[in-house]
Amino acid sequence: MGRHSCCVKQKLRKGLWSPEEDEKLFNYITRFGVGCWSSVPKLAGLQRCGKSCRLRWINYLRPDLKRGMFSQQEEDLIISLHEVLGNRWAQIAAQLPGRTDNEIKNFWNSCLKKKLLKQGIDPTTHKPLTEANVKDEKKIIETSTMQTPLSQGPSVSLTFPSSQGSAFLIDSNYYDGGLTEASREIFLTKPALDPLSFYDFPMGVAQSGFNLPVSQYHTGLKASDQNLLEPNSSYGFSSMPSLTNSDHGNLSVTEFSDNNSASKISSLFMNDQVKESSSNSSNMSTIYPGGGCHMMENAGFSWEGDNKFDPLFQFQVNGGKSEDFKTSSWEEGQLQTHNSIDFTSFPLTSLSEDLTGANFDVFQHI
DNA sequence: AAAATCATCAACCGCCAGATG
DNA sequence: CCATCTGGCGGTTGATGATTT
Repeated sequence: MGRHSCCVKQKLRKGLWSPEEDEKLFNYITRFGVGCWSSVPKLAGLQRCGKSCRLRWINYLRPDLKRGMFSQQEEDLIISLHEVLGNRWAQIAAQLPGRTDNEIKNFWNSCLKKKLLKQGIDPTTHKPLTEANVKDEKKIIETSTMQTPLSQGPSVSLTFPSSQGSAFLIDSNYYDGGLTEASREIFLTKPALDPLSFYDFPMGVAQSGFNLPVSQYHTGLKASDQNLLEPNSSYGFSSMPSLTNSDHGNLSVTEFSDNNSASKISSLFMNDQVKESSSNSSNMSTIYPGGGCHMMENAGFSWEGDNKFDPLFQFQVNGGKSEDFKTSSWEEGQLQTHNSIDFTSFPLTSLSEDLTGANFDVFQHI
């Protein structure tokens, strides 16, 4: 099988996404939600295939993504889950709030695998390496550049406190590679993609609305930089509490900047409910160093300031550089929602209040 | 300082399964 | 049923920046 037909028919762009493309896709999805990916490029004015758009959204643009280094808990969880699930990255990602399968897969291949090998644990079987294996793996370990060997602990054992399995209790015993049979069963019988199963809807929202924690996230940063982006950091991720469909008119602020083609994007969703209920989040209209932006009615971009602190800002909108939206999809009458977003169609993975809650800190420092 | 090597990760590729006509 | 389309997934690649030689 060759490339998807959608990619063959037209000459479509490949490679890294430009900030402009990100802007288009982000604006489109935040306005109309995810429907048919194959039609997204056309409607959003992109020269990409639907698959590419989907991937970009899921792995990068999605507002609920958490960025930055994996915490020790996450790391332990991944190892434990991998023992049970193997390379089912999507299922593993479903247990880690704000993390994508791609991200976890990369983390595993570039880091965790080596750590386990260094511990003498076969990353495939999660059992101690046999003599023969040790011989084979020794070379890998020797060539590994991991500076700090994984300590004997802590690692995790998992328990499932509720029938929904909506949370994990993580004990910090050393990693023995073991899960209970019951735990195993739950993982193995859990649907591969259950994006909402770990999401706790507030009362009354589950039916008609949708909570959308929103992250401010950055890329193009190396691990050392990403300390700045840890949830509790002053520059860390931010999340927004409830956003209901009925309030989507009061959306949104987004920022895109480019760092050698690796875009940085911050996004912010807001509604009256948020303004009233979250004092921590009530003064969030400006969140970027060097470039002020303000809340807009009916979504879209708004920029102020000269971005002098970030020369990489390239999504200058000039009071709304979204001409594409005006001339393409909006007017075609193919779309029903203009002021509302179908957040229910956001391919959110699991979201945990525990982890995202800390993200509110950012707003206190702005 | 330059070249070589390594690590990271965004994005693509190919396959599969389910939906649809 | 069969063919086609589409979304989703895991494996892999290639670009880039960092580090080492």
